[in-house]
Amino acid sequence: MKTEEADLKRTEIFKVLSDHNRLKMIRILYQAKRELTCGEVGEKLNLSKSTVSYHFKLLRTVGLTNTRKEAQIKYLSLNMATFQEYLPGF
Amino acid sequence: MKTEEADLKRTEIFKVLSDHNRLKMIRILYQAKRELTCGEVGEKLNLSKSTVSYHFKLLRTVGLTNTRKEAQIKYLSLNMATFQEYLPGF
DNA sequence: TTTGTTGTTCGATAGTTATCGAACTATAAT
DNA sequence: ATTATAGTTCGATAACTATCGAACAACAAA
Repeated sequence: MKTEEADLKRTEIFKVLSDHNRLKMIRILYQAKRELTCGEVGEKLNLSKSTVSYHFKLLRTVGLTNTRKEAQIKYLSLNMATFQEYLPGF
Repeated sequence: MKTEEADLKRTEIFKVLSDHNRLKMIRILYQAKRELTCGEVGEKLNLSKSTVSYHFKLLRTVGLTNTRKEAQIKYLSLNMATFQEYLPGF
């Protein structure tokens, strides 16, 4: 990947991480050490479910999280590969 | 530093790096391997000097750059310590 | 089939950010 | 003293973002 292309991706990732609530989500997922549902995360953050959904969509879009769907429930986890590639040591 | 406190600082740094022109500035300073003036950087980015000044103020505020003033000229360089602390491997 | 649960999408809105040119400060040069 | 250079600050503005509730979709349970 060329530098400029990689920088665009980096910019996107930084933008996604530049929101305090999204960084909290990352932290919550990291500390949970297991998959969590959107609802579980939303509760801890005191945000409406639509807002939580909005944030998780952004996280998913840049590849920071994985989603696994089981019935109507979505289980979230961190995508460590992206962290290691763009944010080693984070 | 407590986790939450560090996260606030991280959020600030990510916000500052989440702008494409600011990331370019970082890249330009890194590749120059020497101090540059605001004017030199501004030329390469095709931005007005007020806009460049605005961006550099943000970079300086979060500690990503150093400034050295000589007469009316300001010389800019990266603050590697901040990069190593918050963005190791970047 | 109706009801409840989990999450998404939409429209509105308040707040934030990037950008510019104009006016300004500080310093150097003529 | 006037002029030129380097950068900052201010006011305006267009674009973007986070947030919410309402309406919706998918599935499970009763």
